Amino acid sequence: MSETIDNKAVQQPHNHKGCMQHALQAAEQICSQKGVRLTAIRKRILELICTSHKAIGAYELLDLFKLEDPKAKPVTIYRALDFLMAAGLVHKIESLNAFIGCLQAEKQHKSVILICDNCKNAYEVDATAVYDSLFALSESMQFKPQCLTLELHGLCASCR
Amino acid sequence: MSETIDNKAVQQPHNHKGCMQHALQAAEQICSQKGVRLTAIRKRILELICTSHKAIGAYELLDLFKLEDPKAKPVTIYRALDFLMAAGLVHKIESLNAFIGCLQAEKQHKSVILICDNCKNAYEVDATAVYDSLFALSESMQFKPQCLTLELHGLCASCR
DNA sequence: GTATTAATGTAATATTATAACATTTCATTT
DNA sequence: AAATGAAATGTTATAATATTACATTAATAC
Ligand SMILES: [Zn+2]
Ligand SMILES: [Zn+2]
Ligand SMILES: [Zn+2]
Ligand SMILES: [Zn+2]
Repeated sequence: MSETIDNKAVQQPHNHKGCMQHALQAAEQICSQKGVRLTAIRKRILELICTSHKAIGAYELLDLFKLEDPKAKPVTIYRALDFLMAAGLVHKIESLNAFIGCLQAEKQHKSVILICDNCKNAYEVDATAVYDSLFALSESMQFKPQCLTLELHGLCASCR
Repeated sequence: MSETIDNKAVQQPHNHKGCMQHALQAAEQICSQKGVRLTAIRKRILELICTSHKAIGAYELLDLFKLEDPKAKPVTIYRALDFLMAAGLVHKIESLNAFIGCLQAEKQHKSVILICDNCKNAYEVDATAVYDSLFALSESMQFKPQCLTLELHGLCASCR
């Protein structure tokens, strides 16, 4: 398995092939560990998502996928997305109705998604401190936290 | 203007009329301050949203609004929602595609929305510490933050 | 009162997502 | 290897969410 990818490094211009390879290798390993099947369709959808760090919509994915399988339907994409999300390989950005590949699916991670509204890149970065603060708050409210949506829009270092 | 509403108190069983009144009074005041018009439609949509602390979808609102104006169309609702959100009177919960009334629109506030997946109530609670942590993180990434989506699903004190 | 701007009416359509059921593929057991 | 059962995919249809475009009406400014 390739090395862990560094949050900060990946946001600079970088050799993106490494990101793709890392994501796909992690996917194979995770699916095999979990005893679930990374089928050809699922793998291809993951590849398409990981082509860039820009969030991509389900119907954009469908258009791309159709180039290879012209009779593909929306449900094909959504099923693959559901699988990939359940496996932690892909995250949905709720505020965009779009999807990104996870660059650290092999690790437990507590992250925020930083979304640049200019260049449209979306990166997950570690936000352990934020989670700690949030869980302390939950505790004080006697709220039992289960699923967090944490998306910060703004301008990235390159675009600000 | 009525008193400020306390985050914690409102999550207990409470006299909800106070919430409604507070929201509507704040709305009048805020709109008048901003020099924008809280028209009958907009006010009514706000009332419908503030009927409970459960997030409500645009088409649910449309169904309710149609009881009074049977020829109302989706765009009527979305326009009112856009106005109310711009005025800070209503927030969209991205992870639900649904809307809640803001109980503290008159104040600057940095809040997280706690959403109970059982009873469906959604409350904004102050999360200044969370924001501080997040902004420190942004800073360290040279990311210029602009708009945060912060929604925590789980089980509220009553439902856990 | 007329001009200008803001709000609403009306129709159509775009975008995102799921349901229902048939068929095929894969893995397991025999 | 054939039979079985479960998972994945194919296929059709539709549900749910949201926006565009343009006409009309209402409010405000002059
Ligand atoms: Zn990359
Ligand atoms: Zn950028
Ligand atoms: Zn209340
Ligand atoms: Zn609850």
